[in-house]
Amino acid sequence: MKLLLVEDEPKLISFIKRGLEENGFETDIAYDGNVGERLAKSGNYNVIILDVNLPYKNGFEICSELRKNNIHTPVLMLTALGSTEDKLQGFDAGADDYLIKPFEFLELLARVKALSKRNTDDKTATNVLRFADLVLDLNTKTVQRGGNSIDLTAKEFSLLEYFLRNKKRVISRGELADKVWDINFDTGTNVIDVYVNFLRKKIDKNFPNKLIHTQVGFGYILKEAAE
Amino acid sequence: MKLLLVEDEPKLISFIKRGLEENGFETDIAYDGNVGERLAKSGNYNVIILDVNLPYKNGFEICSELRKNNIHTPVLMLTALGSTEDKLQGFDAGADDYLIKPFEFLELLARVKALSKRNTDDKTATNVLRFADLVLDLNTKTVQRGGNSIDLTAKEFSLLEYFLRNKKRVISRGELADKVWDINFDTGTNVIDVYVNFLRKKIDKNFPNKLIHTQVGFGYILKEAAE
DNA sequence: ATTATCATTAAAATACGATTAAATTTCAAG
DNA sequence: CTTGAAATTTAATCGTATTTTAATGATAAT
Repeated sequence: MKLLLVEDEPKLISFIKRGLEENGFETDIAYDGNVGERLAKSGNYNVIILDVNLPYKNGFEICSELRKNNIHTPVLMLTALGSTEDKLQGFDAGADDYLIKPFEFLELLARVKALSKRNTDDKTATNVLRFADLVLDLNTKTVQRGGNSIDLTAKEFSLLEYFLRNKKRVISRGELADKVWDINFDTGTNVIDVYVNFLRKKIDKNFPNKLIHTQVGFGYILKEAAE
Repeated sequence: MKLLLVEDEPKLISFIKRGLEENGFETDIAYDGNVGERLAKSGNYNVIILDVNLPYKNGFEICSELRKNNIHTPVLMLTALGSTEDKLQGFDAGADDYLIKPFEFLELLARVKALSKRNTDDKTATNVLRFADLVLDLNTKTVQRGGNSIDLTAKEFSLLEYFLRNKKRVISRGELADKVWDINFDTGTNVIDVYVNFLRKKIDKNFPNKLIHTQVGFGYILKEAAE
């Protein structure tokens, strides 16, 4: 876990750096806006802590510049400017959080952790997809509806997974063929229809409110009620 | 973009809900901890705003419970408790941000936007064409006029879609044949006339101001009033 | 008034989707 | 390596909704 701290007050730097490193964050320092921006653009950090008042280039400018360059590293703005307008300016520049000096170190730490959490477990992604009373667990490859566990085959499972990742949107047979079956030319097959039928038997048949609906001429949609 | 607001103070609710909806966030409300947790577990929200003091179950508990269930929806904690320990407790429970009451609405909005920024997949994003009080949703393949939903067949839908994409312009039968029916030679058909008639029955018949007008000798046009 | 253009309706043709059964493939156990 | 069960795919049938055709009535243009 690597952080970048862009700050020019030596006392604050050592205070923050020590605290963060005690908590397992490797911390690089930039003492001015130019160096800060250059380092930030490397894209090697999990979180960037950005002071607003900096030599050469202020925190707002740096942050906008990063977003413009498609660097989406979470940014925590740090400043003595506490008015709502100042905060809004920070968020407008693309910051993810905004903390007013003076602050307690533990709050800074908590906010940094919250920010770093995202782009780590974002990648490992959510392991559980839900819709209504339907639960699909990607880790255990199990599915439940309303507490009852349901046995699905591999294809049925990926089909349902695709439905859950695209809920409330009509999905064409062509899209399913492509994304779930890897068929990208038109074979005259009806596997999809057959599998939707399999899924319905297992997921909808014994429940009053159906989840898989067909939109004649377009495809299928996962949603709660019929229009 | 869909939000869940779990809060029990009616005045605060209406204040927040109105503000958020003015900014394009569809907002569901839960008035107590139990309902809030159940809704939150559906996984259907982009951001959850969670008050701490709630009937039945407090915000900290709800948040921990969500994380335990692998629901990683960003949570913004909202409370009058402003001590650092309280904030830490919130972050420990898995919150992503923590805002102290009273707050300025614009700051809440900025923080909600920052949180929602993450998990926006463009596929589920609303994708609608509008004209007058007519709404055509390309994701759900549904159509509404003045709040009443209207059932269209696939051909009717594509025809209306073409009208909406070319509103206020006269469209010839030849163009419709080509673009909506893929007929590019002259079969002596009158399908187009028949389908315009179908559409009119469904979208214009029960409404005083007609939208589909015929330009004799040229074709059809989608516009508000007759010349 | 006459003709071309458009609206409307009903009937015919077709396409679409649900369902079932049978054929094929996959894969693990013997 | 064989065998057999489970999973996947193909194929065929059936009912229904959709699409198209075709014929007649209405409206607008010349």
